[in-house]
Amino acid sequence: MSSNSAPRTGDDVDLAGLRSTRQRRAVLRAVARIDVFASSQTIHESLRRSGDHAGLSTVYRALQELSERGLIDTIRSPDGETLYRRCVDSRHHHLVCRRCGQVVELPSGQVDLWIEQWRQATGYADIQPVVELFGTCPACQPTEGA
Amino acid sequence: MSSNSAPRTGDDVDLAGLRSTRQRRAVLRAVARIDVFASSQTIHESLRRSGDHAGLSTVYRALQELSERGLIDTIRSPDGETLYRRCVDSRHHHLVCRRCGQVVELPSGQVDLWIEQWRQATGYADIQPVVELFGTCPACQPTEGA
DNA sequence: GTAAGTGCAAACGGTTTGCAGCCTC
DNA sequence: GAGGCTGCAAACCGTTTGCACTTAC
Repeated sequence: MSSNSAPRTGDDVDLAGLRSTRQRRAVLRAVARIDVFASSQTIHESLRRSGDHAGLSTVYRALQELSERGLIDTIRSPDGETLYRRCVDSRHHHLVCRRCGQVVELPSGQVDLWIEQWRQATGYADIQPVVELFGTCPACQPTEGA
Repeated sequence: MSSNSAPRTGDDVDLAGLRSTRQRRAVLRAVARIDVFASSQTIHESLRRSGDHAGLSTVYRALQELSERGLIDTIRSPDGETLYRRCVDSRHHHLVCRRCGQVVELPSGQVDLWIEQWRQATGYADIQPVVELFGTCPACQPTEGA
């Protein structure tokens, strides 16, 4: 990893065991370009617009594989869609604007600490940090006057 | 407890404007009976088993309406299903066993405090507490020896 | 050369909806 | 009696899968 890994611009990334195909590279590039959380379909569409067409199922598969390998981030929107975004930092949580998808990263230390407390208090194992907050970012808020 | 409201055993509850139909009463009763988070389909099945049959879409509609009115609680499971449970206390969060659905209520004060901090720090409005933790409860954990 | 990856189309599973008949208020 | 409510079946929508073909290694 420390030898030939270029920065993650989306093209010459180490795919963690996956074959480097045109489609996967394109997906990674698209995700790198969009910097809000986007659905598989949105990403698929973005690919088509940039001329890098890939089949919808391929996009679904690629996004899943890439997120499994930690190359991209995943969350679930309140209405059940899976959203993806370029991975900024491994373990962290998000505050996502429900309208534009804009993201604020929450300091992970605090969340983890907090989950750890509950793990100890309750005996629950393998607690998944489903701590994703959806709100309306300042830019998307209706003006007070209206 | 105050005037004429009986305990929420599921039968003579004020439906907050909704007509009191056999089906809605049955749904409420089922939810009162099950005390873990259950899916609409599970609740529909539970109704059938108790002899209170109601159409699946009616159950979906009833659960939605009841949760909108705050009579029952809702969360989303990690795989996108909507889960319902009798409402214990208005604003609170949960730690749910991914296997048996068993729930630990998280002290809401702490979560709210925490969300409030982020609201102030980020300017995001209307932050929804999607703080639902899914883990494996002690009873469902594989024994260490195995 | 061969196993992994792709793309289409069809299946899937949870949920929603249109509509004719029913029942609560 | 009128409008809300119900139930069926069909539509929906995001996602997954089977399978023949292609491609990276």
